[in-house]
Amino acid sequence: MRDGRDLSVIFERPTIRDTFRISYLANRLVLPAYDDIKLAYGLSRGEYLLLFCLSYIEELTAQDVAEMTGRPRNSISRAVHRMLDEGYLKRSPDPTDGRQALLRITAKGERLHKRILPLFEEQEAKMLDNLTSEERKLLDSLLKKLVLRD
Amino acid sequence: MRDGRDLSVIFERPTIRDTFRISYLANRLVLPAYDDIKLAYGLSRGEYLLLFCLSYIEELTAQDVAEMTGRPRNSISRAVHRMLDEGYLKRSPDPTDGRQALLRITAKGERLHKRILPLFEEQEAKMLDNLTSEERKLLDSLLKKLVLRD
DNA sequence: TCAAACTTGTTCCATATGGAACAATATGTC
DNA sequence: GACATATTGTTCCATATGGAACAAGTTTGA
Repeated sequence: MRDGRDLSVIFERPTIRDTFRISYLANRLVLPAYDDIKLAYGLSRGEYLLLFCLSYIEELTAQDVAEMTGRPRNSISRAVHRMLDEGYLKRSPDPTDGRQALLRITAKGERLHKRILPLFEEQEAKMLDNLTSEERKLLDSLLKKLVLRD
Repeated sequence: MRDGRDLSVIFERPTIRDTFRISYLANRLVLPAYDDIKLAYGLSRGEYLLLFCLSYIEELTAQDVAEMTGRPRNSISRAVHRMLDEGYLKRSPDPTDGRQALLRITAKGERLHKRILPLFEEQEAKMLDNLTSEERKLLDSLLKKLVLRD
């Protein structure tokens, strides 16, 4: 920053403050964590998101993951192939619908996820570290309302 | 979504919920707005961010904008050139530091920004529309704490 | 005062990205 | 049952993206 000027006034803009702040948080805090895991484990964002989703929900289609994460289907498709090749996921045809396939995480995938998760946990802790536990609960419930809105 | 399964349970994951939710909001709500303005006005994300920052703070360097928005310097540099060519910005050398240049928005840039802003305002209103005004104030103050944390 | 270290803005480049079109399958409608 | 419509996963491709190296200028500190 030049001189002593305080650039953070941008966060006080009268309109679309929240949009800007959310975007900033994603750019400044969340996305760099993906860079770290790419460096350390070679996983792209989509690839990590697959692990993330399938480590919590046993069985999903590629389309499910696309919806859950807000990413385009072709990015997920690419990621699925990569993860299948690496043995982090397995895939079986859906007997009830020939178009789609059911994805599951493998034991190897679980292990990878267990190694990566702490990195994000640390990152999130850092992000939240100037909120009280009361404020964290509030933030959590407000964000939940936002993501569930549709 | 397949059958009647509720994919939104992913938002209830025990850890890094907030990281995931913020990321989701950016992917699902904020970034698509950039697609709209690219379609309608031909501006990329970086280009719009320049308008956004300079419509609120009169004079900034490219580096300032990079810091304010969390985007890399080369993206901003590209955007500056484009916006100069189009006449949305003007640039003057900083007399006190030969490395940097001072950016300002032109009247043409202002007009463009005035046309684009409502699009984001509408988007933000939609995002927040299931929060009470009390909740919006809370969210606003919590996000502010997060973005100011460093 | 001068070299080392740093900062700004830029270019280059390899890779990520996501829209569009597509084939295969499923659903809906008549 | 058959034709139109929709959905899933995929490939293709043009563009966006951001790291790294760089030149020009500035600061530091011995």
